[in-house]
Amino acid sequence: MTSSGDAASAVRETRGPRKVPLSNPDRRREVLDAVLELLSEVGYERLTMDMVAQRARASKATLYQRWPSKARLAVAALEQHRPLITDHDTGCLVEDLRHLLVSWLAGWTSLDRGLAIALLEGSRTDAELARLRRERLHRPLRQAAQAILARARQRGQIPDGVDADLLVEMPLSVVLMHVLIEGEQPDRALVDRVVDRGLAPLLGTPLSEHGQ
Amino acid sequence: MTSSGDAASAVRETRGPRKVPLSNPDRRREVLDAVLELLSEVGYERLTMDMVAQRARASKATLYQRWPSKARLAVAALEQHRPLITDHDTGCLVEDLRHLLVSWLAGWTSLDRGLAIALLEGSRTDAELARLRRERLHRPLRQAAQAILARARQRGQIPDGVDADLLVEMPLSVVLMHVLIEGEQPDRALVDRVVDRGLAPLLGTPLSEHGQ
Amino acid sequence: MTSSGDAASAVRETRGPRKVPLSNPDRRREVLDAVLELLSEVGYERLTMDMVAQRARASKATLYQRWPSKARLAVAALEQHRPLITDHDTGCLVEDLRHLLVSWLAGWTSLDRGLAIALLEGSRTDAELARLRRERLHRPLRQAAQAILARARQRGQIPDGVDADLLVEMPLSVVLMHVLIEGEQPDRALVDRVVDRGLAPLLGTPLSEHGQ
Amino acid sequence: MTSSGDAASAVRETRGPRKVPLSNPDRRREVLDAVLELLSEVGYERLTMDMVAQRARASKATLYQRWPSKARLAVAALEQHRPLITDHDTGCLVEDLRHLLVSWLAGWTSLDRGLAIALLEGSRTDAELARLRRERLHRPLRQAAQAILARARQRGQIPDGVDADLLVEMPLSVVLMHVLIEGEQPDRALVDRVVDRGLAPLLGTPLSEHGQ
DNA sequence: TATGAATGAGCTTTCATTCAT
DNA sequence: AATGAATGAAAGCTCATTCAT
Repeated sequence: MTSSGDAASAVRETRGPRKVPLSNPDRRREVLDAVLELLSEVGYERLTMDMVAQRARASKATLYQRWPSKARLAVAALEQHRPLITDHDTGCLVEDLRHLLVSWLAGWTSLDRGLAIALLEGSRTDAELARLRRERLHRPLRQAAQAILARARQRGQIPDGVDADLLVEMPLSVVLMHVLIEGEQPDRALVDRVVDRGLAPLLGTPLSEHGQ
Repeated sequence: MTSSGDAASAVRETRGPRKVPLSNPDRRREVLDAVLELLSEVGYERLTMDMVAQRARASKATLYQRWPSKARLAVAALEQHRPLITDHDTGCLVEDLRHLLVSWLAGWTSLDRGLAIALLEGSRTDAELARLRRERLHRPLRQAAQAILARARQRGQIPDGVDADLLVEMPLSVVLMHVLIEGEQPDRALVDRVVDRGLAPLLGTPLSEHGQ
Repeated sequence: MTSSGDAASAVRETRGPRKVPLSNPDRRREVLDAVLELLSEVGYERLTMDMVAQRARASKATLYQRWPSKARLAVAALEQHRPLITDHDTGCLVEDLRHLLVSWLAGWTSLDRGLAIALLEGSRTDAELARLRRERLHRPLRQAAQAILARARQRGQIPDGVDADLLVEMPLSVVLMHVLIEGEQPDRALVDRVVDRGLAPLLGTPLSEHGQ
Repeated sequence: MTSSGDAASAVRETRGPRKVPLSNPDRRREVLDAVLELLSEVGYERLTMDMVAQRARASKATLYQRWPSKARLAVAALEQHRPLITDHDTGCLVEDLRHLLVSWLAGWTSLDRGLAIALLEGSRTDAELARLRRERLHRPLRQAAQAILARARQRGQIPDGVDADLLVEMPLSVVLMHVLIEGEQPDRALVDRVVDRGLAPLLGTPLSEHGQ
C-alpha cells in the first residue's frame, strides 16, 4: 500500500526537475549513481556540478543542500559504492586466491576503471578522496587476503622464504594493471591465467593436484 | 647579434621572458620540460596554460604558436620523455629481472607518478595520449623483458607450466601498484623484497642462496 | 499527541524549531528582534533569509508566510524598533540639550550603528525603507528638539542671529558622525565634550560655570 | 592639438567590447569611472562584476586580470577619486571655515552620496575599504582644518573653553548629515546657513564684522 | 499553519584561446 | 616570431523564493 515500494516505477522519466526529496533514500541513490556514472565517464576534475544536476535531474542548489562541495558529493557517491569481497575456504591456497580474485572482479562493473582513475586523480588534491581511495581499493581486499593467508600458513602451504603478502599482491596487481592501464575488461580468463600459469606452477607441483 | 639578446642573456636567466625562439630546439625542450614538471605536479586537468607560460617564461601566445592546444602540448611533452631501460645479462633470470626493475625504477623520478596518473587521466579523452601511454609505459619495458625471458628460456630457467610473461608482469605490477596507488616512492628495497621474497623463492633455484 | 512533541517541549527551548505560530505577537517580536540583530551585524544586503530562519528558529517558508519578501521583513523589523527620546525641562538650554543627547544615545545600542547603515543602504532601493529612515531617525528627535528650543526661545536663551535648529543639529550631527563614520561607540563623554567645549562656551552664559 | 584632448571624442560609442588595453591610463580611468558610477548608484554589495563589465564594455576576465577581486576593484576606483580640498587664508576664522566647506562641497558630485554610503557599507566587511574610508573621508579635510585652526589660534580667535576641533566638526557634520541622511544636494546656501546663522553668531559679535 | 526541501537565476572567479602590436 | 592583454564560456557555489507535506 505504501508508495515506497512502487516509487521507482512511478518515477516519471519525463525531463525537467524531479522534485523528489533527497531525504528519500531511493532518490539519493539515484543521484549518487549519476555521480558514479559521470566520475567513471569523465573523471573527477572534469566532473561538473552542472553535469550531475542535469543527469540526476536535480538543481545544483539541491545538490549543495545535501552535500557541501563537489568533493564531498564525490566522496558520498564512492562511499556508497562498496564492492563486496567474499572469502571461501577451499582448503587450498591457490584455489582460495582464485576465488578471491574472481569475487573481486565480479564486483567490478564497467564503471570501475573510470572510478579507480578518478580516485587516483582526485586524491592528489583532496585528502578525503585520498582516504577513501585507501579504504575503497585496499582495505576490503586486504582483509580477505589476510584470512586466506592465515589459513594457508596453518596448513603449511607457504613456501619457505616467501613473503606471503606478495602471494596476493602479485596476482592482484597483475589483474589491476590490466584493467587500469590496458583498459581491459577483466574476466575469468585473466584470473585463470595468472593463477594457473603464474602462481600455481611457482608454488610447486604438490599444488597442481589441488587438494593435497 | 641583437643587443637585447647579447647584453642581458647571461644575466637574466632567472626572471622575465626568455625571448628565445621556439625554433631553437633547446628552447623547445626547456618548455616541454616545464610541462612535464607541471603535469607531474598537478596532473593534466589542473595544468593551466598560464602555469606553463610562467614556468617556461614564455607567453601563452607563443606556446599556441607552436602547439595548437593544451592537449597537443601535453602530448609533445610526454613524447619527449623517454625513460631509458637497460638490459644486463647476468646469466641468471632472477638477477636479470632485478636489474630490469632497478633500471626501470631509476628512470622513475618523483615526477613520474604524477605523469603516470596524468597519462591515465588524460588518455581517457585524448586518443593521442592513449597511444603515448601505451608506448611510454609499456613498449620499452616489454622489449627488455622479452630479451631477458628469451635468454632464460634458452638456459631452461623457466619452470614448466609457467607463463614467462607473468614472471615480468608480476613483479612489475607490484612495484607499479605501490607507486601508483599507495603513492610510495619506489626504491631498491621494494624491488629486492619482490625479487628475493617473491620471485626467487618461487622460482626455486636461487632460493638457496638467499632464504637459507 | 506524539510523545516527541510533549516530552521534549520544555527541554529544547534552545535548539530546533520553535513551532510557535507567528499569529502569536510575542513570537512575532522574537523573529523581528532576530532580524534587527542581524541587520545590525551584517547590514541589509548581506542579511540572508537563512540567517534569519536560523537565528529565529523558524523555517524560511514560515517567514514568507507572514512577510512577503526580505525587504518587507526588514521593514517590519525596523518598524518595531522605536527608540524612546525623553525631554526633561531643566530650565537651561544647554542642559536640556545635554539631556536630549544623552537620552538619544541611551537608545543607541551597538546594534544601531549597523541599523543606521543598513537603513541608509537599503533605503536607496526601497522606498518603504526610505520612509522609515526618516521617521525612525528623525521625527522623534526633531519633536523633542522643537520643545526644547521653544522653551529656550521663551527664556530668551537663543542669541541673536542664531538659527535655533542648528543648536540641535550641530551637536547631534557631531555625535552621529562619530558613530556612523568613525565607528565609535557613542558615550556620555562624547556628549559632554560637544556640550561643554562646543555649545556651552559658544552660547556664552553657561560658559562661566564650566570654562573658568 | 595633442591626441589626449581628442582621445575621448575618438572613442567609439558603438556597443561591444572596446579592446582597448587597460594598460592605457585613459582606458583604465574609464573603467574605474564606471565603477564609481555604479558604486554610487547601487552600493558596494549590489555592485556586480557583470555590471562593471557591461558599463565599461570590458569582459569580466579583463577586469580580473588587472584587479584581483571585486573589493580591490572598488578600492582602486575610490583611490582614484580623491576630492581636492583647498585652504585659503582670509585672516578670519569664520571665513576660512566657509571657504573650507565650500571647497569641500565643490568636490562632491552626485556620485558622492552613493560612494560615501557604499564606503560605509563595504567597510564593514572589507578592511581595505575601511582604511580607504578613513583616508578618503577624513584625512584631507582634517589636514586643511588643522591649518585653519592653527592660524585662528595664533590670532586669538578661538574663544576660551572651546575645543577648536569642534569648530570644524560641527558645521562639517551638519552638512554631511544633510547630504548623507537627508539625501540633499549640498549647496552654498546650506553652508552659508550653518556659517552665518550657526557658527558666526555663536563665535560672538566681533566676528560679525569679519575683519577683526 | 509550520516546515523541510527544491529550485532558477545569479555571483565571483578561472581558463583555454585569440587578437593587436 | 614573441608578447601583453582581451575575451567567451564555463565552474563552483549562494540566495530569495516556492512547493509539497
